[in-house]
Amino acid sequence: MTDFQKRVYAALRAVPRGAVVTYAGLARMVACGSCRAVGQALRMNPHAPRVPCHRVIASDLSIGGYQGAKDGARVRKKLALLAAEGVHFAHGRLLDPRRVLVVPTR
DNA sequence: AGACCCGGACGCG
DNA sequence: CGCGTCCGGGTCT
Repeated sequence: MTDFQKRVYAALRAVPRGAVVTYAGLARMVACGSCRAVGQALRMNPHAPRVPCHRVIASDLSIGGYQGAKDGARVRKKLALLAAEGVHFAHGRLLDPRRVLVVPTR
């Protein structure tokens, strides 16, 4: 468990149910210049439900990846979890951009 | 040191 | 709008 991951998970815990954040947003929260690094940190997903890594989507409102996959059953599961929270997707895109937690640029 | 990784910005068609 | 391309930071080998 690296310090970087701790920061990412901590930031992610601040995301309320029914809302989502972008990788870029999380990257800003943890003061990381690379959103990709964030995704890589989430990839392992240590403590499953506590840290809702499924509330993290891409900046273009696409679903992004899940457990190392950009599509397939994993991603469908992610969509299902989000749907259960009231966050719905269509055509691989988030329907309500308002549900995205906006992170102010530092 | 090199390769890999759940993205992002930018340019082009 | 949908590619294709380069870029970046962090971690693993």
